[in-house]
Order: sequence, then C-alpha cells, then structure tokens
Amino acid sequence: MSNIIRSIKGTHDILPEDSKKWQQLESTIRKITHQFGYEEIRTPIFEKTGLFSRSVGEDTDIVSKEMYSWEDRDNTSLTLRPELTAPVVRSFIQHNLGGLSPLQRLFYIGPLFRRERPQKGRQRQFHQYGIEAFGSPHPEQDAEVISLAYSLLTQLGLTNLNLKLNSIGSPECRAQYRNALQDYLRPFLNELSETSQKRFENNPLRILDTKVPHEIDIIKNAPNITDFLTHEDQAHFNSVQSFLNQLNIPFTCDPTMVRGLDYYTRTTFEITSSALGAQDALLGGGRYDKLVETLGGKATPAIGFAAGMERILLALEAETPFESYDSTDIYMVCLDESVLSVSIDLANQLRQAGKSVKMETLRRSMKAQMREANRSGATYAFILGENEIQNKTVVIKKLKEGNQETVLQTEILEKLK
RNA sequence: GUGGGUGUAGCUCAGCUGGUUAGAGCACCUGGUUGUGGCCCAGGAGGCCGUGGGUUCAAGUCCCAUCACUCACCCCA
Repeated sequence: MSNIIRSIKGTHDILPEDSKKWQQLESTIRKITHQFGYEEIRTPIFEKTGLFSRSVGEDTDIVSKEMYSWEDRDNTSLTLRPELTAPVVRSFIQHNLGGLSPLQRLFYIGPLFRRERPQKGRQRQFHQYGIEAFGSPHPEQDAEVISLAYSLLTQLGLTNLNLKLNSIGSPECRAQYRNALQDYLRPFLNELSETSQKRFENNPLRILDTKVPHEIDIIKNAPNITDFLTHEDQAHFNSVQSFLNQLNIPFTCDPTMVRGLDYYTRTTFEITSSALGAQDALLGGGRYDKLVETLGGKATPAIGFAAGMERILLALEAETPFESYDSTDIYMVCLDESVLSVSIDLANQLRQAGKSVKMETLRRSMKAQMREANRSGATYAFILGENEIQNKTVVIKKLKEGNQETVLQTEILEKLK
C-alpha cells in the first residue's frame, strides 16, 4: 500500500457512485442555462500565463502563489487555468464574438487548478460551471445573471442559501473611495496585521475582508463604498435590487464584500450555503465592464459568475442525500459455456433495440449471477441454459415481482414491449 | 506557507494500563436449493496494524522521525 502511486494531493477520482451525481448536476446546469438562453463555450485547459496576471491581477493570491505555471520549450510561460473568466474573455476577443451579435450569453463547465492547501470544499483540481454575458451594461442583465444562479441552486433543492450583494462602483469612484479608506486607516496603520499593512498600499479594499477581530472593529467605522458611488452607479445598484425583489429573490447588501479578483466593477455578489464548512461560497461573481478592453478587445460591458461544483455537491449531500439509481434493463444469466454464443447474440439484438443489457462474463454460479442481476437493478433476468438452447427459448424473470415465463427467442422483442 | 487531528481488511471501526495464532459489522466468494436473486444459516478469502528507527524478554499498543490523509488559518468556487 505504501508503494503504490496515488493521485496528486488535492485531486480526486470521481468513482462510478459519484459520477452519477455529477451527471445529474451537469444535466440540471444544461437545462437551466438553456432556459435562460446561454450557450456552451469550451476553452483549453492551459493558457499563456500573462492572460491571468493581466486580468485577475498581479497582487491577487491566485496569481501570486497559486498558479501551476511552467516554461514551454520556446520559453513562453504557460499556466493551467486557475479560473475561467479570463480565458472566456480571451476567446470572446480572439473570435470577435461581439461582432457576431451585440449580446453574447455563454456558459462553461470544466476543471480548474490552484495550488492551495486542500481542505473541505477546496481542492487543487476542482470544477466550476459559470456564465458570462457580454454586451449589456444594464441592470436587467445583472438581475438575469443572478436569477440564473439562484434558480439553479434552488431547483437542485438547496435551501440554506444566502445571497450577498454589493456594488463597488466604477473605477473612478473606487479610486476616490480608495483614498478615503487609506485616509481613514492611516492612523491605525501600526495596529494592523502584516498582511493588511501590505494591502494598505497596493489593495486597501481587501482589508475590508479581514477576519482579525481587532481589525473588524476598526473597519466598522470605515467609510462606506456605497457613499462614494456616482449617481449612475447608485441608480444601477438600486435597479438591480428592485429587479431581484420583483423576482422574489432574497438578498442582503454587504458593503464589505470585496471579491478577490481585480477585474470587478459595480455589481458583485456571492451565494453561500450554511450547510457547508469554512469554505461556504457556492458561487461568486460580478460585473467586469473594463476587462474586455484591458485584454485588448473593444470596450464591452460584461457580467458573470463562477460556481464550485464540488461545493454544490457537498451542500446537496448535506441537505438531501442523493438516491442512487441503475437503469440496466436486462441481466443475461449464462448457465453453461455452451450458451455463450446464443447469449452474446441475444444481448446484441437487445442492445440494437435500445435496451441496456449486462451479460455475465465471469462464468459464476447461477446463484451468484442471480444475485448480481438483482444488485444491478435490472428489470429482467434472462436465463439461458441447455434446455433453452435446445428449445430456442429463454426464461424471462421479472426480478421485482419474482414471476417468470419461457419465451421463444424469436419473440423476445415483442414480449418486452 | 502555518497550526490541530487521524493512520489497523475494499468500507466503518474495536483492540483495556505493552503479553504470545489480529477482531467485529457491512461488502465480496462458496455452499445449504442436480438451473433461480433479495431474508436466514454455515463456511471461505482478504492485513508487513502508513513507513523507518528506538525502548523492551516482548510493540498494533510507548518514544522519535517521516509520509499520507483530514480539518482549520490565509484566500477563494
């Protein structure tokens, strides 16, 4: 056991028992995104490193210490994607999707990589699904995106949800707020933690996120970003809120919620679940009206979110245990080597007719085969022995009811209708 | 990167203050039924007790180291 090769720290195999849950989650995602008119985009697993440092932000944790990066043979630095908004924006620009239609609604599902210390709800390879809506600067677009996020979680059956909403304004008013915040914090500078002191210069808004009790006290009286919003920002924010009210989506405003990525503007939001542990954010997102420009595209407002699929599954299991299902129709019980040829043939016919068929390939005892048939959840056991081969029949047993009948092999398909 | 917890069968775990052949339940296989599953009964297979070192007449048990897993901090999905 000590000598075997194990999966890499922070990565997990999704075994058949769990892959069913994933498939179920994915199909719900596809259903809901389709209802809202979003279409799937798939981008490569790795990108040039510069894509992330330019968009996510050089000073963020993701870029500064969590990326899996390496030098390719031509010395370009490549990185396993740590998030998906930047690649989607890159693709949007590269293929001029904005030119195809002034509004692009996209969704994605796929694995991401961050080199963090694993814990509950956090892995080094994990999966997100998310959506990005390019083109509209208007609050109804914000409401649509948030509504999609909320609908998905509630339709999955989650209840312990908490939607937090904030607006961090346009870059102009954020600069003003930044100054005001620095002015407020300067007298306390010596009392702040080392990390907060570092942030004071390069990203003071992040200090609002602090969990240090002493700093939380200081933050309490800090100026509020809401007071620095321009009239337009404020009107946008108010409008988003009233749309959400109209949709009966409960939310709370949290002016200290500053998302960890640099590219956000105006609306930011997050949905947490109280069914989870310390890592309780199911999804997070916001508007990023300047990112397309920053990456060299035509100025295009956009908004999206990313949701952690592992966390959604964790929350689901905490709230309502999944029921496992198996949709095998028929188990072919083979009593003797001499029946194999006929059995293979019948299984083939049944599959061509659309049935799901498992055939015994272990040559086990009949008892073991019947047990296996039962376990596999099959509706029918087809029993083939020497008698059946001689009479060109098959015994069809309904496993749930326990009754059985002998049917001519040529009439099997009729019988199953 | 920093702390805490835990490593015994495929899974969940017992194993008292060190004492001789290492245990249970579930799962698996075989049989009880010359060709019939679920329930029951009987039997079987499956462990270098995470790894390395130390103390001891004797270590799954005590000590040290190491690795792995896990939870939490930081931060995020």
